[in-house]
Amino acid sequence: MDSRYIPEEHEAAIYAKWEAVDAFNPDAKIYEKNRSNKPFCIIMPPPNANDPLHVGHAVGIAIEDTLARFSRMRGMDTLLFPGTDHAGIETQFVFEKKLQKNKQSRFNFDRPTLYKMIWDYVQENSEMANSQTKVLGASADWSRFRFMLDDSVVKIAKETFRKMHEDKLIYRDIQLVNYCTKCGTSYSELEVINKDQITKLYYVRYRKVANPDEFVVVATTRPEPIFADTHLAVHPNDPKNKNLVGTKVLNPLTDQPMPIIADEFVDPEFGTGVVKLTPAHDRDDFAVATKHNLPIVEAIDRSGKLTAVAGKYAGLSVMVAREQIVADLKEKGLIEKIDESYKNVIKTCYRCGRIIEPLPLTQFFMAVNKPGNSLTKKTLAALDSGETVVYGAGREKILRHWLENLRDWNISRQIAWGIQIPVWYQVDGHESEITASFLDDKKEYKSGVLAELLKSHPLEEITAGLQELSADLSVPYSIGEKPAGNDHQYLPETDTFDTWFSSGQWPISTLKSTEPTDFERFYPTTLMETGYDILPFWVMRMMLMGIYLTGKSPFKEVYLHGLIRDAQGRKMSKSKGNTTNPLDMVAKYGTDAVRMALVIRSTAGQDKSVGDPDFKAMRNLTNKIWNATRFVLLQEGEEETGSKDKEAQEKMALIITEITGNLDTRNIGLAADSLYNHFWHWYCDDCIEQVKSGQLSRKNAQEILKTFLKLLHPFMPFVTEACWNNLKDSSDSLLIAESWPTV
RNA sequence: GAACUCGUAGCUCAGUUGGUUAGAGCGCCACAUUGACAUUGUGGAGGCCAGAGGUUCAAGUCCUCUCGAGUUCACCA
Repeated sequence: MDSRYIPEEHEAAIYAKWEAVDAFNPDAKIYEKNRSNKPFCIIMPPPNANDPLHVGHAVGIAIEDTLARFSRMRGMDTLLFPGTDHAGIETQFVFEKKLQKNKQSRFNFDRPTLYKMIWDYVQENSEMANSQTKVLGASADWSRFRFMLDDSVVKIAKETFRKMHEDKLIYRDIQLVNYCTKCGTSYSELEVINKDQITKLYYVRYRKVANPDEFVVVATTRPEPIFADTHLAVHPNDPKNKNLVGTKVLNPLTDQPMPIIADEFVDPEFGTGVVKLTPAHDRDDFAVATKHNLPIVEAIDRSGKLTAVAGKYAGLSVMVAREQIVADLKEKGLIEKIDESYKNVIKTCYRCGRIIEPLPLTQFFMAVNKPGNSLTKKTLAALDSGETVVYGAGREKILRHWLENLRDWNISRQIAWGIQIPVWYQVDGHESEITASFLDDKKEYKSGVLAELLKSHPLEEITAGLQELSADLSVPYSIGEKPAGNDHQYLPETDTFDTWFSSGQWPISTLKSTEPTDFERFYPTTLMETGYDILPFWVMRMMLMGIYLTGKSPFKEVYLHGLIRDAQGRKMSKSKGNTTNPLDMVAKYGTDAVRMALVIRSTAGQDKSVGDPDFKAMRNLTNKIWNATRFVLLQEGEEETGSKDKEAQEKMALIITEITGNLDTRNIGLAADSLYNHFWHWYCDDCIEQVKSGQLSRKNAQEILKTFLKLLHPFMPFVTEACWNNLKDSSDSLLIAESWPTV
């Protein structure tokens, strides 16, 4: 043995050796002797197929693999299930940037072509995440690997949609959705970030019809859609304003009469106690309009510009229009005052940071709190009963808070890269209720109402080049494959599922699409390990959908790891330039050191700082393990008993109990810390010295070392396997398949 | 505005159901070492565990309050 442990001389070869004996497969031959027939399954969070792994993935993999190896050694049928995600919006966004460089955009391509292009692009890098996962030592069963857009997975997602639709848990409706005009898609409430801002509050005068010299004053932050407003509202019991109810004012831009109605949603204390109603662009107003059956006039379109109803302002972007409209109102003397420092909250896009525009769109929604079949209530019940327990520094309460306040989930996205919603709209008889955009056979972009488009283009041409389709709520549709065997004509839905709709089914769509018995054997899975930042996005959705589909929560435990911060405790970010690339650290210090550095003294749900000294310290530990092994091997022929043997064995028994207990209770960071201390400061500092002085027998020292290698193996799989290779009794013995020490 | 988390050695953090002199890494000081390992060893300095009250035989650990830091949600015209 060399006097130093050199990771790159061992790691790849050891991983290959494990793969050669199928060691990551729960049914591998090497486990035949040591099996409890108890399942242990972790579905690994699928990284984006075309992105390199970052340090967050590395912690996750370290924790997942540690628990998997621990369970495997205890004789459980252990399945660590790998996969990758298509990451719809993120991936399409990156791809569109690439198109931009070539002066192209997604509007230059019909959907199948665009989809194919992104597919190919994703394939270019798709092996990277997998090979990096292997470098990090994950004992994942690659024979079961699944990609989110594999046919088998897509099929299950579509079937879930059909089933939920049948159960009325998915419905089509027109609602105000969060729309990002830059990204060109709607989002769920989770993708929206509220930001404080200082803005102007305009006090606008509306002339009374009865007496045009008198005004009703309305405070608003958004004067630009005024021309589309048809009503004002006051609180029915507001003594100051209730006598206005039933009277009319003139729209300051269009001079059309506007009735004043009463509704309790109005806060008499705010502004003047009178509000204008803009149903198409404000959630409260939309609700009031629905209740009072008021017209919903769209003033802003999906590109963020004012619509044709804006007259001379049509085509202006919101902010430009606002300035002009305010200027015009001022000129007419219809601005009473402007509060320049009004504090309010603006909704912004989580991805591009632009202001989110609430727009009325007809989309698919998941009812999460349907009376009599409430998915959120069932999920809360699973938490109450302990069917699923959460490790993560109080974050179960955050999950509960989400579940208690969750609104119906908008699952439609206006992007191409994803699973197309399996819906077909009946065209014939509804030509005027459908608008479409497409590339004609000369690759020219056309859009409009279908009835008009059909005058110059056959339906086949539109179908072939279809980009986007929007059907009114009144258009009948069918779900599944394109309907055949009738005389109707159909066009497909062009929206795709929210990425999280398919990843929300991941524990099921993985296990149901591999070995026939996998689902029965491994569902519910044992543990879900992921960062706390995607608790509502992913963990919550997996629980909602898993409970819907199977009646059981998809995992018994949730382990949430914290963010990895830099050595000074700052958040890592590319702009700060303080990111740590885990693969660079592996190249420098070896996989075992990186894994241990990320895990040691970590606590579920708590952020952790890691810097170069930490990796270095753990690299030193790998070397220490290596050299302790070397020492023991150099002691051949020493006496077989020592006065301290019994004491050492007793101490070792305590250590086994302690480490096993820590891992059982998922105190992984603590287990790693104590192992470090026991190994270094007891075994190396004391025991080895006792061997030198003859108080501890060589034989005993070797047994204790072997036990330490077993205990350390889940954390540091490579160096321990390499040392085991030098100490083992039989030639085909692998540490990965050894039994966990018991007392 | 609400919820959650945190405040322990110079720095970054552990301390599992309350239980002997509060730990680790890095840093600092002194010394040692040609034989497992300098990616080392021995010894040392450095902590009224944010503050105040309370429960208890016993509190870094449980409860209340105060102060400070961070995160998330909500804040409507």
